[in-house]
Amino acid sequence: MKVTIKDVAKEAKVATSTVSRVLSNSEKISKDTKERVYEAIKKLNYKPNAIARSLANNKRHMLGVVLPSEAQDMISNHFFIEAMKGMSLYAQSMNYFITYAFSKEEKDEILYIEELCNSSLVDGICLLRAKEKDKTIEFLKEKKFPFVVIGRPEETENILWVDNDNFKSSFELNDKIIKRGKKKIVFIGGRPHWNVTKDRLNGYKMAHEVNGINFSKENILIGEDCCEETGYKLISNYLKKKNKFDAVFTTDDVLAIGVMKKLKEEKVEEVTVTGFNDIPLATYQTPTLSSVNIKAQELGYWAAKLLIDSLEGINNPNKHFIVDCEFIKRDSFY
Amino acid sequence: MKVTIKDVAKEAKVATSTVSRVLSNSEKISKDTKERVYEAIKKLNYKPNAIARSLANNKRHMLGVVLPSEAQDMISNHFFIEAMKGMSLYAQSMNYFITYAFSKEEKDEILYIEELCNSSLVDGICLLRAKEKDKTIEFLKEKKFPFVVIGRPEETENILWVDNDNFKSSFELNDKIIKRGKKKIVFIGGRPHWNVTKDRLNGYKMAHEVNGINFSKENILIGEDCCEETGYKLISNYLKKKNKFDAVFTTDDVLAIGVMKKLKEEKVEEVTVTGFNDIPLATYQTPTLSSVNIKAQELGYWAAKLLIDSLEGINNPNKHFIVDCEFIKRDSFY
DNA sequence: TTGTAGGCGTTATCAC
DNA sequence: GTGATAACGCCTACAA
Repeated sequence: MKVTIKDVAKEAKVATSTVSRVLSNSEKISKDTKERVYEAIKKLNYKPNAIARSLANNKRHMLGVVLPSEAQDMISNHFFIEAMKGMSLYAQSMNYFITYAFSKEEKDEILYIEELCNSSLVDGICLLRAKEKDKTIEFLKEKKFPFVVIGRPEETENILWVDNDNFKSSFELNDKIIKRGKKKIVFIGGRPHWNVTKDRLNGYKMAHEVNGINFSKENILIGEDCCEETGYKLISNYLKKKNKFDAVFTTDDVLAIGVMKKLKEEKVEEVTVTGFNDIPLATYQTPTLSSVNIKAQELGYWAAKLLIDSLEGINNPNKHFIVDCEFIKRDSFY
Repeated sequence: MKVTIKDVAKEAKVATSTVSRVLSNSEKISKDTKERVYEAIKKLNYKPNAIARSLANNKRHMLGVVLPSEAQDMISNHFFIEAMKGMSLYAQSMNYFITYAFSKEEKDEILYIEELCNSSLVDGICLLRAKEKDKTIEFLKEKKFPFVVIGRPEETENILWVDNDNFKSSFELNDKIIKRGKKKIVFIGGRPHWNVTKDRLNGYKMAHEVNGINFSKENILIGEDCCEETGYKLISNYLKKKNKFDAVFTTDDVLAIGVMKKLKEEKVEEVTVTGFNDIPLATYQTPTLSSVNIKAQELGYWAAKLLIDSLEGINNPNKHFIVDCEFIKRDSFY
């Protein structure tokens, strides 16, 4: 038989409300009864029922995450699991739980989120990436359901989000490459419409400006996606032009890997190549690939923090948080 | 204001119990009222409250997973996310949710599971790997809390589990290697005390027996773990003996990668190398690494199925399920 | 400081 | 078939 608050009350010879107050650490309670109640709790091994509690106080203490299953590649796997770990870390510290689900298609995603909100199973939702014209954001906004986004959304007004400073990290890395004496950096990116790509391109440009170096549009190559083949093709085309270059800055490790493959094939040596995301694969390249670690775990941690804190009425000065990246220098940084 | 079952009842001019019956698709209900109720539901846009439902019928419709955060390497990341995806797949189809958490240490893990059970937030728990003398299994067993294990546990009596048939897949692969004409296969494994390793070793031995080939203990190398360095070292030592061999069967892709690294360094060519797990890295090796895909997603799917079905009283003939592996032949299969 | 009682939104058990 | 009504386990006015 389950032991309930009533049993505890009986055992401690108090009312259920008293037990409840002890549990919630209410002020108005005498030391004496407090002790008696605690004793009873211990003796009966009483554990509060989270469900009943939720129903009574209209708080779930639970967050929902929806993982897009569309891109189940190395990078997203790595990113997702790290972000989820970060979220779990903060959630646990605040006694929150997290429920997750993979969506098969985008349509599923909204359906699932709808269900999550409607069934009132969760207090808030965490979106694992912002797309342009994100329908889920629209939906949650309109519904006034609490949520946080990992990745800066198009409209940031009044919504919680966390992200890296992609402009800054790109700027700093390009600056570093230039300061190392490289004269010509090729920019290779994917997904032209994503904020990430734009921001990193701007960082590239700014680093050139600040260092008083010209760059030509010829050196800026942007493909449609971030797969290995895209990197391979982009650099292949570039090589045909026989332009000189001594560094390749890519916006993604997988692009970088494609680039390195081609460079190796063509025996182009001692060219600095850098990527983003610092996927496990990076250390397995020859030369080992230098990359910018975007700190996925911290992104997750802060996403959960922003959301939970706002649910709990804890005042965070900001509606967003920027997680610093870390450049991991490896052998490909000539 | 939230719309509840009462509002629907009022709107449809029936009792709440009737609405409830309609919702749960009860038999005894006239078409007429059913329609009226559905209309009211639609009109008011009523969504049942999952929490209240849980409280009333003592069912959570929620599973819990605990991820060990100890080993956050490529393999586990890949395995975990795939398994979680599989679980999510079946859970969604049965209208179950899944809550997860990472444990920092083993101690945490039990604490977290305890909390999960006690707070009666979940109906069952899914353990993502079986260790020897697993304390969490002991705990759950004693508590009679429903759970399923991915990975055959030590004591299988009366507990739900899913796993690959490691003996069989090892046997089949070794048989394949032998049939291909290889005369001497080196066995390289890690974690000597794990069932997986033992089973795969037995498969290796059996394949030799069946094909009437002798194998010497000299060719069976087992290290303490499954890291790249271990594979590298084991094969290095073996090479010193100048024994002839034409294939290396490893119990783990990462071991295999270590082996291939050494073989490349020593310019040992055309030796068949195989691994297990089929991690993303496998396709990035040169030559691309042949590997046994253990179907992590299916493992997760069946784990969820076994657990949920048993919770729902759906009769599965078996208390366990074996997921077939798939050998992925790549260039390293000379 | 503590107790009483009503409510959270359902489902389940009775009657009818 | 359908309707009252009592759980489910906890919280929280309000009263004492």
